[in-house]
Amino acid sequence: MPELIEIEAYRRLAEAKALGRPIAEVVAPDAWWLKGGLTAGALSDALVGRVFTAARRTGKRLLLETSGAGPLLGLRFGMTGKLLVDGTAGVDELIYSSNRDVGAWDRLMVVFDDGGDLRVRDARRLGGAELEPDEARLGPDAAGLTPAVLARVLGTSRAPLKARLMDQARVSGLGNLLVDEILYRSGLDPARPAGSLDPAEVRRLAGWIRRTLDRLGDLGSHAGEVGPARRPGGVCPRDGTPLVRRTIGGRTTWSCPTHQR
DNA sequence: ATTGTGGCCTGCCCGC
DNA sequence: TGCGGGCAGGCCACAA
Repeated sequence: MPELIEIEAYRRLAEAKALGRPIAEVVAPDAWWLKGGLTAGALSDALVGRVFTAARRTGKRLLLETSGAGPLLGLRFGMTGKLLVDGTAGVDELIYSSNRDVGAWDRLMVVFDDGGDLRVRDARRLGGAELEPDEARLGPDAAGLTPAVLARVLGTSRAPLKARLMDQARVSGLGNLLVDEILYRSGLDPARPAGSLDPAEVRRLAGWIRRTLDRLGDLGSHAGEVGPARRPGGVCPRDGTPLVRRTIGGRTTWSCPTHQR
């Protein structure tokens, strides 16, 4: 599923291939996919004749700026959404998502004057598009999170550490698989109260967030150490302990009871 | 405010 | 071979 890492790949794709191309037409056949009262007609009126001028990202949201004082276009990809420009996908494979080439799953298509297009293909319709998204609703991006900022994110919260890290209003970009991987590497129990970490543990966690994002940046969220072991009968690749499966923060959570404390 | 829960979307996989 | 049920997780509405 797309997390920060995949959305960053989408951002780079959009930046490399979708900027500066005059928009001729917008096709948005699924009204449900348009958020915040947006309609296909309004979206078309807002974009046609303009060009995308910049591709930014906060957490899992992709932001496309438009020319001529045009609106900001915000795209969310849910867990099965893919970005394609001129038919080229931003990532090769998406775990939990079909990689079939089904045009009916295209929820948004921005057609350029030159005949190419930018489109979002989202089988499960969990993503969406909106104009002028509220940028203050998302916490600081997980990429570049310093120990000091992480300490503020965790605060004195008694919520499970994992739930706090997945709370997009506190820190944005981390999803279920990525958090399991980060906590596995950090040797921290996902069920620990978020505020119970001592300063050394906060520094350690911040370091593993950075290193995990760097390391998986070219491989994808699913390419972690613990990823392949997230299944019944899976054992810890590090010490061989059977992994424990729990629901934490409303999400299926796999962790090692031996080295995650 | 904080924390937890349930529902939504629908393709896919497993077992019968 | 077809079918039904469970599962996946990001996000939101809602409750205590």
